[in-house]
Amino acid sequence: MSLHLFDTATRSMREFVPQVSGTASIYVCGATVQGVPHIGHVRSGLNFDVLRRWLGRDGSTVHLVRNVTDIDDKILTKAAEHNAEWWEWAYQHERAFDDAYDALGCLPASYSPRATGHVTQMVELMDRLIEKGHAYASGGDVYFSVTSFPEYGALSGQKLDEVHQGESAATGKRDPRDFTLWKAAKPGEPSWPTPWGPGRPGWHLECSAMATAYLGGTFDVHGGGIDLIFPHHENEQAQSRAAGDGFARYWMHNAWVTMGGEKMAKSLGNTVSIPAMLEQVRAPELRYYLVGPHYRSHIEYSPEALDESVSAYRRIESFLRRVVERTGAVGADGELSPAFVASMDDDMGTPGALAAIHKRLREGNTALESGDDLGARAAAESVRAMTDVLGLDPLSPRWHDASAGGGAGRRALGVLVDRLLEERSQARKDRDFARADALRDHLLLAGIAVEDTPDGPLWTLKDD
RNA sequence: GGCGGAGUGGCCGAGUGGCUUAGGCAAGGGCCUGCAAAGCCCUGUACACGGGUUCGAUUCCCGUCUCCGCCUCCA
Repeated sequence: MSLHLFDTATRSMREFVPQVSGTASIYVCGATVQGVPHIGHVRSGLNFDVLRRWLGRDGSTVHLVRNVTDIDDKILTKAAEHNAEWWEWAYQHERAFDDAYDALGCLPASYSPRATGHVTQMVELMDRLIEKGHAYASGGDVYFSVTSFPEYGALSGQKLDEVHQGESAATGKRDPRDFTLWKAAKPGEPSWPTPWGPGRPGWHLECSAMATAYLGGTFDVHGGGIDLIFPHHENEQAQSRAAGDGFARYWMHNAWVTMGGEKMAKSLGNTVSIPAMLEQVRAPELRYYLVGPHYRSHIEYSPEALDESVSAYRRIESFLRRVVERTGAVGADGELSPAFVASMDDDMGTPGALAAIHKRLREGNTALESGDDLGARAAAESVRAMTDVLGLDPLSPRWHDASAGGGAGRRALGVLVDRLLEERSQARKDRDFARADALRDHLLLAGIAVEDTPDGPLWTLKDD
């Protein structure tokens, strides 16, 4: 089976056939950089990172554009509250998002365009819409005329009669359901010049302008959180299609991370920031937690569930470590289990993919147990290859070096620890177990865990 | 009011009209081990409720209850 994706627009599973063979173009709605990223924000980034890795596995070129909304009401409000310039506030949080994505192993986007850098494209789009009678200027604002576009509501399944487009400062609308493309400048607010007067972008216009600027009038996948379906994506699609662009061919939406049964939101105060999380668990462990459940399933955050992911990830990690210890370095180009491929092709079924990984891992452990080094290596290579698709390969330099504490320090520590382990081995040989255990306890006190394996003692730094 | 999602074994979390006991975590038993850890093997509890369709439904349909999301900013 080839890759099938659940397309929000048709509410059905559709075979993914890119517009241009060998190339996939993806536009993901990124952050409005008004605050610190929490695990909900990052889940979206991770889900599409996995999609991107999966699409790229066969050598396809993947263009992934993830925008940054760096101007909006909240940014202005919060910057003012904190006595910061709006651009300063936005950029500060843009960096926080970048750091969070990076920390969790998201490949960098092909490009991260900022809304403020694309006013020219927005003006062009508005021009086209006005020309075609789908938009009108009114007192410096520009609105999209919803009734001029019969398809409106198709993406989200909304009936036009039932829609309330309750934007506040919308005095010049001809129809209350029309939405704002461009906001006239208010005194003291940043603005950009347009034929209709100075102002700033409405929320939806930027994405249409930037998506088509980089990916073309028609591109493959448009993604984002489930909350964006309406009105944001509905409006994007309306303005782009009304202007004559094909726009997104597939729509994908990821579900929430909830906490205490409610969606994580700053206004509810139930957020967990990424930096805070990374003090609890290591980055790949958090990634395992967020990537494990299917992207369209809600995740109800709980520390217990996170702990389970930690254990599960460490099981993979320790398997690979044992194989390397026993047989030397292991490559990451092993085979993907058929079950793994089938799961991934079935709308990115990461749960099934993880099941396949664990199955292969068990085979590897059994091989290890029975002294079948070749079998163990093959399994390990396979496990590396599959976990890599999910961005979770424990032996990738990305995760591996991070916990090692640097080359020189690691080496120095190694020499010292090895010395103690030799002493312990001697003590064990002499059946002086009291001394052997004392040495092990001593190391543990220093945060170094020792395990005995058939190949000798193995030590690890414990992070917690 | 309109639209949409969800209720699975101790927990997380998949899935299917009649062997998948998915997988993980936790628990119990066994093997291994000086001990510990890890690993391997085995074991248990399940599909919100009430109807219906069917030879048979956790999986299809109807209804009920509960929870959640969107319709206002939102990943």
